[in-house]
Amino acid sequence: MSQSRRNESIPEATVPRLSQYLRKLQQLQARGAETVSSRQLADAVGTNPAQIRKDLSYFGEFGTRGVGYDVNLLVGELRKQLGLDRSWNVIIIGSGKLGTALALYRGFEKQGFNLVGMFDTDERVIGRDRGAGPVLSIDELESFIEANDVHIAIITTPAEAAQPLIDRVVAAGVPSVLNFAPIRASAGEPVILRQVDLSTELMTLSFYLDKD
Amino acid sequence: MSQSRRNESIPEATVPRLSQYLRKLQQLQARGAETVSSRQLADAVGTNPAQIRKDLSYFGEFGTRGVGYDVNLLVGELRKQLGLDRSWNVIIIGSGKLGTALALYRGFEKQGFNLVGMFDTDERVIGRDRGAGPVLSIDELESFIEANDVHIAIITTPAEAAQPLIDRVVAAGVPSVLNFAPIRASAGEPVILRQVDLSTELMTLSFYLDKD
DNA sequence: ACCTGTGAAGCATTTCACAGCT
DNA sequence: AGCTGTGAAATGCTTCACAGGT
Repeated sequence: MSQSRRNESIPEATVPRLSQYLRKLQQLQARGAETVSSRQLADAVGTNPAQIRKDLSYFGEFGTRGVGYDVNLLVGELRKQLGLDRSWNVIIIGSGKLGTALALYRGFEKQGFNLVGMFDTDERVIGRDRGAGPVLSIDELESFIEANDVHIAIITTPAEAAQPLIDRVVAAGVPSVLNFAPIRASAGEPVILRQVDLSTELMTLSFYLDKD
Repeated sequence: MSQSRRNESIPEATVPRLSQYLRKLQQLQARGAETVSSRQLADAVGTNPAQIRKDLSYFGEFGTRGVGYDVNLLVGELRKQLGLDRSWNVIIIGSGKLGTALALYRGFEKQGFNLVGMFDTDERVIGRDRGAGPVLSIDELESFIEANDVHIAIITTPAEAAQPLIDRVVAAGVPSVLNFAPIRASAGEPVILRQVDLSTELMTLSFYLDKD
């Protein structure tokens, strides 16, 4: 839906799995493991070995037959493929509890996501530190984006505010958006948009609960 | 992966879409719309009409040829199919910023998700109100679950704490878990498990950003 | 004229199964 | 003997296209 060029052929379903492989591999790396087989990794992330070999094969041949994969090498390769061998500038729009929770979760700074700014409309929080330096007024959104090469905007506002703000960040040139507001957001074609939706998750659980 | 019986045949991909149809339909309902065609609904949620008709057809025939769907009727039908014609008891484990954000988001109470308790290990927050009445000690987890018929446990703890707590709620009989901790959690077969993962979302964005 | 419901076609993803390397 | 890489088969999902009803 949102790829291009060289990776025309990588299944969309593969991409999120790569990040899970990476997480597990980094754990193995921290424990000093040097080698891992597709079976071991599959058991650890809950899939099957063929899935892993197929996913990796879209990018090249990284394993050694009879042995498995070199953990360090594969970590490096996955980081490169996932675009983690550089840094990305992230802003959070909405400095409520959720925005603050995400800002304080410093786990992703390690992977190269650089939280450069946080925005809100509420006069009372502007200027305060919610985990990303002083919260800025939404009035400064466009000028800040212009000046700071923002790659990712995370939306954590109430539902009503979300779509107009997405339109604004997109118009200002931000190429990707992660939306936590409970709406089905939309954005023009070249923009990469992902949505995280609590009520959809809960309803999906209740659908299956109801069937037992 | 986690269905049974009657619904053996409903694609997993259909279920989250039903919740999006429902949200749009409830908006239409609020605006007084009486009828909607698959094309209108498809445009509104960003899919195509055949998808909607196919999704609905798994549950029955709710439309009128030449006319479309009765909005009220379809809202009722979707709520029933999604298990929203009853209420579900939810607990949140972890009363940090994220847990509190979810507790304060009262949007889902309207849909029948009933937040009955919130748990933490930190002595300093136990007893305080974080949006769901007094925060309880994690020591009371099993007895609370026993006494309160808990259907859904939402995990918002740090990574290290998550898997053992999931094991505990599952052992105590909670049939479904929504995990926000950044781990690939696992749970035995009859349990319904869904995961929301910020770092996977960010990495998926950066994968596609990198290709432009 | 318009719109649903649905077989069948088309497309995407997963899994199998085995040749080939260490 | 063990494990990767990959065509091919199997499965799952989406879209087409049209018969049938209003």
